[in-house]
Amino acid sequence: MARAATTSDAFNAVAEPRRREILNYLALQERPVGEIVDSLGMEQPSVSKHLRVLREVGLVNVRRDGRRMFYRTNAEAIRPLHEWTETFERYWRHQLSRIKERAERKSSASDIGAPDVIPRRKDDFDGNKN
Amino acid sequence: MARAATTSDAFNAVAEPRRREILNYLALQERPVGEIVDSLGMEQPSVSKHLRVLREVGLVNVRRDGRRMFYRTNAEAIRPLHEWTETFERYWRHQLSRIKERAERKSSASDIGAPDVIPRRKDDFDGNKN
DNA sequence: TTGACATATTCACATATAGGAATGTAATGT
DNA sequence: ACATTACATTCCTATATGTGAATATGTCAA
Repeated sequence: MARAATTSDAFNAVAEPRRREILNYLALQERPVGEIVDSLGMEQPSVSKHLRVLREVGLVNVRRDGRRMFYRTNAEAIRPLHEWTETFERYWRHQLSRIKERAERKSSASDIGAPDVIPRRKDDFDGNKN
Repeated sequence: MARAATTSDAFNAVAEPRRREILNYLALQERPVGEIVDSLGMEQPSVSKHLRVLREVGLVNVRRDGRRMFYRTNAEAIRPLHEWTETFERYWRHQLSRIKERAERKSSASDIGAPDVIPRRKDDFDGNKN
């Protein structure tokens, strides 16, 4: 199986940085595609494609005025993300104290960092992921 | 170009539903891989691979105890997501009133919904996305 | 060392991009 | 009808998956 479609939900849709930029830009005011293109400096087809994804998951609304399409962020659709992240808020508050505690315990050979730093064997560094 | 790597940042990493499940599960307590496998009902290699992604972006920490690896959610790494979504909070509060307002204006032929529903011409419904 | 247990990695594969280029479609003005 | 403006879609391609199956690695016990 491949990765889930970007249109499967808001989580997948906002994984793309440019789509987040667009959402930021369209949060304040609705804007026609052309302005998004000019302001964010992206190719027009690219913007249209990103907008389509955003629209399919309900992250933006559209309104037509003549030949222009005015897009606007539908903040409501971001709420599920906000709520999911919110459930972790209490944890990072607690963690601040725990981190300090650990720093003082002076790493009792138990903490493991990022995988690149994990010592698997002697010299198996090969610098690529695939 | 293809989609950004799942390991490129927290946004991409949490786009996968199972990884979110894992993060939820590991938020309360650290757990060995075997327990994640049993509790969440996923295959062991799958869990290991998801954990690797989560570790690469700092969403979980690991500690070894004998042959077991204890993983735990690093809530701090979820904070950027929380903060990004938070910037939209003020908008969805405002939108509640705007939605009501629109409902009363009785759709002056301007609102457009999901793409499947967009009336482009008379009868161009074809029911597929690709 | 051998065996068992706990995790991690590799391989193969179907699938879904995101971007660029080119083209299609819709609305307006004349 | 025709040209123009404003967007949307299609085609192509390199790349990055997530899963299952198989295998490797690492750790402890006897």
